[in-house]
Amino acid sequence: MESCRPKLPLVARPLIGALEAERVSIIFKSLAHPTRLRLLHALIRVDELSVGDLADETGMTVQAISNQLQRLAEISVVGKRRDGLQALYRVIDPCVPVLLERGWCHIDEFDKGVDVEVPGGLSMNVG
Amino acid sequence: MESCRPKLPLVARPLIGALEAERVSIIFKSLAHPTRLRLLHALIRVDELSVGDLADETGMTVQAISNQLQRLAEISVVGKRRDGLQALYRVIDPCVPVLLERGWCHIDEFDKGVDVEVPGGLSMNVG
DNA sequence: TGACTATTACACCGTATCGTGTAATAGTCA
DNA sequence: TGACTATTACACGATACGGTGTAATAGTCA
Repeated sequence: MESCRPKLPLVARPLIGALEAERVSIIFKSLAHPTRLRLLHALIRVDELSVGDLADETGMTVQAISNQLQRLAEISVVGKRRDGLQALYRVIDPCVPVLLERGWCHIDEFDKGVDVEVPGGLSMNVG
Repeated sequence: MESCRPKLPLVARPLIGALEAERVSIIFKSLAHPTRLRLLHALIRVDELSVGDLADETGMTVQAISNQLQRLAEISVVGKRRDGLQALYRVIDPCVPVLLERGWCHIDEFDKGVDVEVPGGLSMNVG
């Protein structure tokens, strides 16, 4: 269940090939949209939710939710289970919470302030 | 410069708002394309490269590279520096290497076959 | 069984993205 | 200065994505 630990540091790996990059990009695509981020966070927070629940939480239509969940299920980011009338979804990809947490902290850092544009050289964040 | 450490666990945070999600999604978008992944990995590996170098390494046209670098620079993922004829780029966002490493391990896991989940009958990968 | 609810399938359209090609710009060196 | 190289600006066309609406499906309960 846990896992999602780096195997080799990036610098030790040969340049990522086109095919590998294609595959890695898939997991990032799943996180590259606000709606999906919100769905995933909601699912991570409470572990399991129905399409209707998610629609309520996010204020979107069930079709939109269902569409996105379907995309996420296709790539095995979320899993589905039926309980009576409802279809319950949950996050099954252990990397996703880790990535979301890291990605989120990115804007936390940014909000903490600072962000200096260096005139002559690199633009950079100074913490 | 380092940082990129989670501040609060995801479950402890209130559901991410639309605006926050929009902002978080930006960093993931930068990683959600094979070309950009390859550029970023190349830059992380050797620290600093020109547009031409990157074109050589990836086998793409300089225009395509330049376009992508521009996108990455707009959101401060990469920084730019001139050295004579060349424009040298490097990754300046400390979260990006972390995220790439984590995302990459995702397919490593998958390749290893593993990934068993869930008593309740969720969909699962079995290698 | 039949009314009802929750979810999904599917087509549609507006929009964003990506790579390319052409032209322009910035910088180097003789 | 002028030939040359590296990079960028910009517009174009193809493609993929996202949300909506309508219709269909799966399941529940009286």
